Amino acid sequence: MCIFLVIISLGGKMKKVVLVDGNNLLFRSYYATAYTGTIMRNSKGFPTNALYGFVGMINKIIAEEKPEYMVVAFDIGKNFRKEKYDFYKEGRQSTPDDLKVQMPIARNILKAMGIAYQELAPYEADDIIGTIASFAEQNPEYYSLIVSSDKDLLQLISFETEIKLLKQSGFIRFNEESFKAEYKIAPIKIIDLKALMGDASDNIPGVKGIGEKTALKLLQEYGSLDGIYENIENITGKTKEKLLEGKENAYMSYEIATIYKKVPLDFDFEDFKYQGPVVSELKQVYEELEFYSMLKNMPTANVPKKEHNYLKVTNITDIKLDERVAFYLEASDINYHRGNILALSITDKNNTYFVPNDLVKEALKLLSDKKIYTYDLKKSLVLTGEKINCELDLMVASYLVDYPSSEDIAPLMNHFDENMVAYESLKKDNFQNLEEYITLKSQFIFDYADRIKDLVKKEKQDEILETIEMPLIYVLADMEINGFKFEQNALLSMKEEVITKIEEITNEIYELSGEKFNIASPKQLGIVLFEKMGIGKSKKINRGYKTDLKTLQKYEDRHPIIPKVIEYRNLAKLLSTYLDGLQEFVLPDGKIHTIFNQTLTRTGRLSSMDPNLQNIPAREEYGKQVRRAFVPSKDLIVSADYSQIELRLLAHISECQELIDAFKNDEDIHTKVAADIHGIKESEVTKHMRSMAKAVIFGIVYGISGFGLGENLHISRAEANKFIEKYYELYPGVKNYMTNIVKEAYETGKVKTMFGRVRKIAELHDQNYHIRLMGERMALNTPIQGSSADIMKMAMIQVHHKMQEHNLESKMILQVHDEIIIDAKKEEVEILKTILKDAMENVVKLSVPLKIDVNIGVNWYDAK
DNA sequence: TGAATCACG
DNA sequence: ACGTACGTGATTCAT
Repeated sequence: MCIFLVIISLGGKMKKVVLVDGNNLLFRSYYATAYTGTIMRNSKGFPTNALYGFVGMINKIIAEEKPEYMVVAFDIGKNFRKEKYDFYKEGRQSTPDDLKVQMPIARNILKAMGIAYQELAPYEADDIIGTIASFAEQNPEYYSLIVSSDKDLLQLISFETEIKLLKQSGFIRFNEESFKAEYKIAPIKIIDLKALMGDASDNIPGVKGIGEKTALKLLQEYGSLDGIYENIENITGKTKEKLLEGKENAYMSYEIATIYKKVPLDFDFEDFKYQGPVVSELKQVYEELEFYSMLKNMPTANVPKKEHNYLKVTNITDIKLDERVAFYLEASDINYHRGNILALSITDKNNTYFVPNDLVKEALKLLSDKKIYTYDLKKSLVLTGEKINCELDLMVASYLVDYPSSEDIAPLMNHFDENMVAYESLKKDNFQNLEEYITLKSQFIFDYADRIKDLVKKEKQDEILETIEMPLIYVLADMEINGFKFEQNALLSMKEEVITKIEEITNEIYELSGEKFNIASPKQLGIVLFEKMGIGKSKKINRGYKTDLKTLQKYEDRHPIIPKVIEYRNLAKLLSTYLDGLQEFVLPDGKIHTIFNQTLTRTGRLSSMDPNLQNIPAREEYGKQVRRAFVPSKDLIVSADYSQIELRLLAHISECQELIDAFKNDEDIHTKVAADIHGIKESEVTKHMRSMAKAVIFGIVYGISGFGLGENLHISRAEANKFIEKYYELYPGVKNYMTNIVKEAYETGKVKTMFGRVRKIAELHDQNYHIRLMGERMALNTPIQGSSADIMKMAMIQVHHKMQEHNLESKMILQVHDEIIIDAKKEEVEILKTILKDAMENVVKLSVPLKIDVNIGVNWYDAK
């Protein structure tokens, strides 16, 4: 506390020097976007993605820190650590050429921005930062703030040196005090820590067999690396052996990990004064790079406007259209169920037309016999209620080739340097520039439709586009239009009960803890439980203690307050998200109309929002009651869900004969696996054994580790590992599949579903090992989750089609990944059952049967 | 605006 | 030795 006050009081007098790790920013920016597979380039094909992010971050630093002095450090030329120890940073991917060429430009940008930079071979940026920070420490006028995501720099923290450690999003700011609070050692001991535990990313060996936990423990006890070896006789067992064996490596690692603070730089702090940009120079650089959004934010920058004319339609006869047309419909709200049509714009090879609201319907009729292109067809179908026969929706096409495909077309346009502002800012201006805005959109669609279509073909996504995604748009539009009737009164008594219970529990918690606080605040809750009440030691995270369900359950028996907190959470969630939350989405027709996002997930699944109807409580009996409010607008709710579709796909894709046979014989797969694992008869399998087996099977599909499974099942890692190994032994096909798909993913950088849907996995090429491992898990899960999503989509199209053929009044209203829900006329239930079974079970022929269960009820709850 | 938490398949 | 299950969306608190 004392230290903190001193810094604040000195802060006014001292001059802040912001030290930025330039290489770190460039790498981060490059890999932040490179994973999409398409690197941002200017029209000459020069890569600009790293620079774009770099400039953004520099601007952000300036805005947040308002530095008086600032200097950016870079690596350049040879590296003295590498010279001395050739294993240093070995195994790292070499810098991609697309990044290398951007590096010198970063220097030009800084120059134009009026920011100093430093580089000197054979030193790394770290050493330069360390040298300058140590100079600042010796000079009472200055203190330093280091900006980087590299944890190595933490060793530089001191009374006069802070660090802003960049995270994936946001940052953590450490000073000496907060660092010690977090790590329980002095910052300088980061070096000793590395000497012991090594660093995989830099290929620093450390002491073999010593990890972070042990290293921290040793340092907390003996203070330093030297301290440890001076006291080596007091250390026992394996740790001692490892330390003795690794002593040489430890001291060598210590040397490598130490940031060198005596780089022979020739500078004066006044050289680092932030000058502010030389506008003309910076403009020139930005123009070269085609950073139009940056230009726009500059005081005197001129945005080159695209040549663009349009005709304002006052009479429908003004419109004369060629065979190929693009249109775009703009609504007054992102949620088009709540909004209304603002205007329509149409482009053909001759003209662009702005069609005001009152002529939209008539104008759309003119399109009926044309080849139509648009962006977000579903939105237009819902808003107009018209049947628009569309050739290509650029939104789903972009999705399939990994181009921007958000609800706003602007990001896609900006991907092609169209300099389009986001819908939100148009709305903020009360749609003042609507005409200009919407006509640019239809013109863009017209200009780029072929280009995107060609890419879809080139990437072999055309079949998915034509047979799945395009037809599905019409199905989803219908479902959204139909909506799910919501009977609020059905929840009144439940809501009352929940509110009362929450009040009671709140009071009980206050009594048990002896104080009033906000139970919904994880921060306050953590302090009360783990500091004031001293119930155990929860893991510390960013803002405080971890207080999630899993953590709380660990302490469930320690104090009666814990179950109360768990129940409070449960009820608060129920109330805010469902009992209260859903109410706001009921439209005047008494129905909830969700929006299905068809172009968001990386596996091909749908998602549902505003509200999300794919996460209505189902697992717990009490919460599940919410489903009673979801009622038919006709007579009955019919629900058809695939039985274990992902596991069936695992069996099929992995060609694992044992699993295939089990499904063919319609066995209970979890029981079968439990019996196999324990080597007993299925009749001897207990409930517990079955649920363990179930967890193992699901875990396998996700690429779980022994550790993860152990945590989940509350068993030891060793036991969990035994389960997993046994599983692989019993079903070698599965193991084989996992190995092969990961290998293939590494070779091609992508995986495919059974139907050819592609997912690029850039994570596999990340320098960070953990991210690569995550990529491997994605690689093995995506063909399963994605193929299941494809099958469901194809089934939906067939069901929809057959329902129309039979002229049914019943309507499909919801999809929850493996479940289709229908608002049904009672006379149509039998034919519906036939249609659902026919379509869903036979939509594709696999080596295992697909099976559905159909349930019927007077509300969603009863349809189970 | 992001982190933490928790609802679903 | 690393860190530790895939895919989503909504709400709340805190910055």
